[in-house]
Amino acid sequence: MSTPRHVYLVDGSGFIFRAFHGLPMMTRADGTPVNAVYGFTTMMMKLLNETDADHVAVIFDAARKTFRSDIYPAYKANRPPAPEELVPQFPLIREATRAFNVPAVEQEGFEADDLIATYATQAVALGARVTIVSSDKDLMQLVGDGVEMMDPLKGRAIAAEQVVEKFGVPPDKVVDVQSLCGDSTDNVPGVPGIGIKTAAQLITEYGDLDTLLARAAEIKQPKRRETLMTNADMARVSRELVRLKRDVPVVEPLESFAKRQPAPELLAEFVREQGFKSLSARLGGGGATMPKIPAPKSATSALPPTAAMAPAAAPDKIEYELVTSVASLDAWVAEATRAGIVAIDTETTGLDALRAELVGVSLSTAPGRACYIPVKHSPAEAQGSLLLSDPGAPESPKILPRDVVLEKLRPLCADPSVLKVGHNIKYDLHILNRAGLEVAPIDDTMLLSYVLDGASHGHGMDELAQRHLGHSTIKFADVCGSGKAQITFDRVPLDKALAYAAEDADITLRLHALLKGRLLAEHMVTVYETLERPLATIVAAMEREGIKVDSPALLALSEEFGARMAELEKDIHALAGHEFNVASPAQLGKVLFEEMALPGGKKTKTGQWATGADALEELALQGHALPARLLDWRQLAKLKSTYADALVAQINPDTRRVHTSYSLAVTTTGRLSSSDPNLQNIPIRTEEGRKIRAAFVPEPGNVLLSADYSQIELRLVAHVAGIEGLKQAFRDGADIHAITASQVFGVPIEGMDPSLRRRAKAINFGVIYGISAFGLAQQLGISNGEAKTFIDAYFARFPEIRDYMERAKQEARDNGFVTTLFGRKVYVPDINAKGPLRAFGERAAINGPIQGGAADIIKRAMIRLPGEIAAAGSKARMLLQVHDELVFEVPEAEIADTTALVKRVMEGAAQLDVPLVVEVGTGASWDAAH
DNA sequence: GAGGTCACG
DNA sequence: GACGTACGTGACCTCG
Repeated sequence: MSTPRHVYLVDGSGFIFRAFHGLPMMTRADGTPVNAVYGFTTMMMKLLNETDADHVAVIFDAARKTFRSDIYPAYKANRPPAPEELVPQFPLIREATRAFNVPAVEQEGFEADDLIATYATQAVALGARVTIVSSDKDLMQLVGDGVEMMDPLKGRAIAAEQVVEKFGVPPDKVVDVQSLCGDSTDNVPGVPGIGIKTAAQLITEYGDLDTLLARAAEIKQPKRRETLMTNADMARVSRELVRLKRDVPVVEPLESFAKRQPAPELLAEFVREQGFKSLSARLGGGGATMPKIPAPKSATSALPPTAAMAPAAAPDKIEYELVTSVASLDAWVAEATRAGIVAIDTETTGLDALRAELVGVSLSTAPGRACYIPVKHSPAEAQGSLLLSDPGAPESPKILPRDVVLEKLRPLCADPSVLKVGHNIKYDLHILNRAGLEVAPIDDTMLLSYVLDGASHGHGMDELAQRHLGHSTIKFADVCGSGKAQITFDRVPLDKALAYAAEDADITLRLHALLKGRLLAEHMVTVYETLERPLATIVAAMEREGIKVDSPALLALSEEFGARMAELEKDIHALAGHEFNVASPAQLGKVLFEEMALPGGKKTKTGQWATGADALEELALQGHALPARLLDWRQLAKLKSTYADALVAQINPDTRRVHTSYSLAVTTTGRLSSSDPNLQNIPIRTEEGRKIRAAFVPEPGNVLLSADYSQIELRLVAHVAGIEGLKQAFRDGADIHAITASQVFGVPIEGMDPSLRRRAKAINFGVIYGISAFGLAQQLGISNGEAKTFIDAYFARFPEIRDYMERAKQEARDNGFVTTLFGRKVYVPDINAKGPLRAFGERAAINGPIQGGAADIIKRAMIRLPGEIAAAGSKARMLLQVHDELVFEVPEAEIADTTALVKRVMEGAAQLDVPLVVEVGTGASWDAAH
């Protein structure tokens, strides 16, 4: 009998209920419902196939009556009886468990949760890891300390982080929170009026339930104080109900869960009896002829594979070294050079890569082997913690001087034969570049993950470590705290800093091995190598350039807008007959639709009065003064706070310019996004707004040059969908919307009614978005029927578009994603949903290759441009990207050459059946360059 | 922290 | 016949 190293405890009862409600109904030939049995069987097959567990058991509830009913008779008393179709499935699932040759465990008087808690506690005491296969929130109190949960239907790990997401507190405080907020499904009373949010806040503040109840009198909010004081006993009873029993006198010993040999005949027979044909084929058939197994749940089938249920083998040992001597640093550099690959991560004083200071660098050269090289830790803490942790240690280490470390790292970072792997390496590039180091070549695990799995999940390192390695990383908040009490990394004691920073490099290297390996198999090499990887360096350079804003002009605008807002506010209050907060949609709705009783008020989906621009415009059109004033006020408020004020505040004091941050791995379609500040939504559509844009200016002696793709998305539609009529129109180089109008409505272009062109333009946009009669009607202010007539006319004239839309939807349904011309995957998670979500999915599937293809094309141009500019001996610099536009700062003497160069490179970024056309303008401001 | 609103492509 | 819709983002404000 071996000691357990990894124990899987499957919450059988919990799984039954979730599978029953989550899976479509299916019945055996004899009419017995078996949907939960089917879900359970496929889950177990997958689990046993993929897990490295050496002990496995499925735990069930035995009976309804448990010790909890004695404490509180109402416990679980309002549970409805199990649905009729579920009842016969209970014994079948126990039978299935035996067919897998896995112990099915239950014990009279105890809930499955208590048995799980007990076995988990025993296993941890023996030094084993435990994975609880369940998504039941009542089990979350067990997470941590070697215990993890796994949501079997979503294939997602539930670690401390997910528990915090759910309860707002770490696992060890979950019981306290549940005691306060109660649970209506189980009839756990809790304290009335306190939900999870409040409970988490109280527990976080007071530490635990007992302290909170003891000090309840101190609570400021009078109502909350009173309920807590009167219901203290209810909270204590609730605690007894929710706290799991970890010392059940179990009958089945943990050792008996040791994984047994599978019994294929047994399983095959069971599966055949239930009529699971696909599973029978899978068990009987060879690999090549094996039919596709339908996944139990459509929503998850669209998601990419995950290793979460089968954590990759962790390294045998973890060796993290704190580097404080030149000799040791030399050894690490030599080791990395020999290895030809090194994961690198920088720790800094902040999130803003252009202001944060370098605190330390971590390197990893092999799984489990990493170091941390501090260069700026405040001496007091640095010594204190080491002395505390080991009073007998020799002299506290002296940190190597920053310059020494940088000089030692310089050749490694620049060595063309050593691959530097980072996670979101753009950040580290900024830090190291600012320290004077060049870094090449690079790989980025965040971008690898994005290319492989799209936006189907996040790409943060913590999430990837959990998902792919089954590893819970040390969280930044664990070492630095959070909120007001957060400290900067240079104040973290060195031992903690080592554990955190070295782990990051270690995980990065391990993720790299895993993800890079998937690239080829999943046909994503080209997208990664030709688009995303080279872009990281390019975008870093753009961010670092920043752009100059005319702050006196913005300050003046802020004043002007503020003054006009004050005037408008006075008018609005007078019109309303009293003062109110004009920025509050709730108060405004009341004024308009209740006090003034204006007609046509609609509610939003949450029951508030809708006061959006379209609603106010409608009212203004009827001659009401207040809505008209309010529209003006809103426009000014937006311009003032989001642009005039925020931009000035974002000026970097060192460079006197604003530096946006582009995210390379967030959008579903492959576009970039921009934040802090967002420079991709600077106003342009109104005259007032353009005053903001006019405050983006070049340095003296330069101009701003703006180059934008003309109609790139519609050109992609023409190309991708193979629409001959549209292609020809583009080749002819004429006004595309006018031509569309002419062809759809059958009128000559000469002397065309402008409203026809406007309608054609809206239809063209609609096509890009996955047209619907409703959407088009909304956009044009016409009836659904009329819109449908237009669409039919369009389809009749350009029939290929219909085929394209069907193809896109089918591709999405089959694969869970659509692809762009350049092979990027755009995931469409809701495409197989049942309700209205599917319609969204379908439109997203249609739009994906278009928006994503355009994103690919401009990325190709961006990657080529800086090199071409440099090769031309030009001093022009690429500053901004706004989806179909690039903005450059160009010396006046180079305007003509740069215009030609940019146009040539952008137009040549892809070869389509239609020409790509780029329009270039220059001027003394971004506004003037258009 | 969610919802409403609005800036952009 | 009803439902509830244009695709993709990020920032600011209010309010419970």
